[in-house]
Amino acid sequence: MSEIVRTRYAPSPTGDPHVGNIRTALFAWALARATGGKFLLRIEDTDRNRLVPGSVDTIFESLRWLGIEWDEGPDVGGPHAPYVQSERLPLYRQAADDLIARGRAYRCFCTAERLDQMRAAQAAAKQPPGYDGHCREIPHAVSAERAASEPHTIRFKMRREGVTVLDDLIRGRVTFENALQDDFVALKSDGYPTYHLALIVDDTAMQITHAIRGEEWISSAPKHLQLYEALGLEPTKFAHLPLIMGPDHKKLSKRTGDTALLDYRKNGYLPEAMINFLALLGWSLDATTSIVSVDDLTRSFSLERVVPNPAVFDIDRLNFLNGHYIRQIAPHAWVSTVTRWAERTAPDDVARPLDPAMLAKAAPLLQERVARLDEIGPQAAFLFGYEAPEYEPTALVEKIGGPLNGALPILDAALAALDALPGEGWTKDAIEAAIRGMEATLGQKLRKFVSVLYVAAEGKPTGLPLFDSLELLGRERSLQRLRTARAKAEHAA
RNA sequence: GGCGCGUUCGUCUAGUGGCCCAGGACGCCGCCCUUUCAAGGCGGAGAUCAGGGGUUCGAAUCCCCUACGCGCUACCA
Repeated sequence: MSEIVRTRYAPSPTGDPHVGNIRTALFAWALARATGGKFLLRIEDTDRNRLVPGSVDTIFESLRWLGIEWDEGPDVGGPHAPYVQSERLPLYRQAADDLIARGRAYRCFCTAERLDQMRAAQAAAKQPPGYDGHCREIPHAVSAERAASEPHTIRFKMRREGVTVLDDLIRGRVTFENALQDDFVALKSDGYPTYHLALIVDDTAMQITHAIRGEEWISSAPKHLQLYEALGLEPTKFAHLPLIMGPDHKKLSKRTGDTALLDYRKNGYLPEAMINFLALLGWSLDATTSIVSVDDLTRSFSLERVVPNPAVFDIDRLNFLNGHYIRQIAPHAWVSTVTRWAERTAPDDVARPLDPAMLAKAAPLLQERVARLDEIGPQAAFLFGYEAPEYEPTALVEKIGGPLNGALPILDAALAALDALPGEGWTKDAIEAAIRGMEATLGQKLRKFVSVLYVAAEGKPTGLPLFDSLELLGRERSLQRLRTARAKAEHAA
């Protein structure tokens, strides 16, 4: 019989989920979806010192943004509820007691101070760090008695002979020397379990089949394997995903840029792009596909196609994908996206509310020009003021070169040509014809002199197409901006 | 330091003994299109497959060694 795949994402509520964690969630979710299995969400809040209020909501929000939905979890419940570890304490206690009863764990009364001294001594003597087994041989009766009055942890007795073998789904067989292991804390003195114990208890209770996690966990795999064995439980399969690294080839961190997933939403990235990007950080559909939809991922994902080597987070690639998906957005939906983002990201001196008709007309022009949604406001801003955004007079000749007064004949010709257009004839085509007519009067190709008009109209030599822009601006504002440019050129020259 | 993982164009990757003097994508460069910028189309440069030994008729693909990178080494996850 083939088992039903059950995977989980088990974050700690210690802050905003980072892209690395979310990539892990994405893969776990994709595996469940691709195999017709279940994906669950479990909150691992066993470290009371590091709890950050609001984290759980941010975790929900992050997953939802990408469309990663869970079949069981803290909010939706499920057959193995609760899905929050702090609400499952009796289970861990029971497992810890069971371990003691089986002779595989013992109470440890060592204080933090003694542990620090021990480590310092080991470091000084160039010994490998690790618990020295100080409390391992305390007679059970003594231990039980002291437990009533002394704070203590429960340590797991690692087997010290032989090897522990992990058959990793991504890396193959990994062997660990047991002699190098030490007895780790399974239940802390505050009664909360450590990650190690909680993992085994919950993955077993929740019938998880595949533990998918980052490579930073591979070193503690022997602890988990031995814990399963000591408790007489069948271990899950393990898949250790490669790490995601920053441009500096170090594990991605705040230092190297944005890492919180939701920062990408704030910065104008699309969830489709994020998923596509993250999916390809370690996994591939085939030899040539680089555009991967959510459907492709949830239909075709497999751990066999996950590589073991770490991947550098390449923002250029993300930007490319984001631009690609932006261009896929249907016209109507794009208009509302443009409206939302223009309101949010246009410069503060641009009056609100923005003109909806203007936005609707500018939308298609923007669609093929932005890679991120937060570029919409700045790019469209020039459409909403009476005058063009502030610019230095020299910008007028930035592209054509030469002295500032070289802009004068161009502006004069434009003024003459456009002023001749009647208000009702102020259309893109008529504007284009008028400006192209300047080629004859100036004896210059259009491309040689348009940049001056771009600056006059938009405040910079590049931007939305000139003829469309002038039409949108209307006759009055267009002519005014040309006059302003002329004045600037004249006075500064 | 110890242990573990990893190592194919700058980056993400394809590749599981001959189809590879290594394919795709991003980025970069050039051309085309063109009112700027983009988008799009076409083309180009770019990897002696980390290095060295083997195994084999034949290796990016198998084995060993070395180097380098990263991760872990808590009553954190």
